[in-house]
Amino acid sequence: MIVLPRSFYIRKDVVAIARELLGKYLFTQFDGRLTGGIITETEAYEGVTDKASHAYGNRYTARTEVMYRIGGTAYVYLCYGVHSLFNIVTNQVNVPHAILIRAIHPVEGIAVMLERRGEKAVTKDFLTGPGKISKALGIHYSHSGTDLTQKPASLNGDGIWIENRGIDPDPEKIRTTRRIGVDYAGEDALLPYRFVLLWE
DNA sequence: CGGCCGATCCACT
DNA sequence: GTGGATCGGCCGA
Repeated sequence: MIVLPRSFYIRKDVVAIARELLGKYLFTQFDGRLTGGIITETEAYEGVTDKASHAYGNRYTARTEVMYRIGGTAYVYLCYGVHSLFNIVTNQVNVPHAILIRAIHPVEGIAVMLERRGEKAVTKDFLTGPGKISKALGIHYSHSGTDLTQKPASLNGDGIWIENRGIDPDPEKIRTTRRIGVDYAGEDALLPYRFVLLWE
């Protein structure tokens, strides 16, 4: 039950961190409602040199400014005008690395997550997809910039954080592939920066 | 200021 | 398998 500290996020190898996030627990608490699950799919975005990254070529705008902050900050943006996509900033200040969380296995606050999604029951693909995760966890693009190293001090405090609860995935259960939906990135679309933890 | 487009999802065929 | 939804961000004029 250890909240991941700053030291976890400020390391330089964003691809290694993306892989290590598999099996960690992502939690949110909003309006006194705790929700969360086990991270099962991630993608690394390697900053200024990565054509698939919003920060490619040092692009610095009102939206991407958050990517240049200290590791352990949330970067959330609106995709296709509908979906808030949740990312974790890594590395030091001014190195805009980020990791997209693409799937989790539901654990905590399942009734709340079902309500937010407008679903009646949990199916196999309930939280597979970055847009679905944000909707279920109550994450909105206005949460971009949230400090992920601070767990709320009380039961009615708001926050987003990640815990290590001792799961150490079997390497045999991890698949590595190219990233989804980034064909516009040319040869960088082929990089092996997506990690999937086979669950069940 | 106008126009294009997206790190997606879901309904429908 | 496919196409529409939907709107903020980004870029060029």
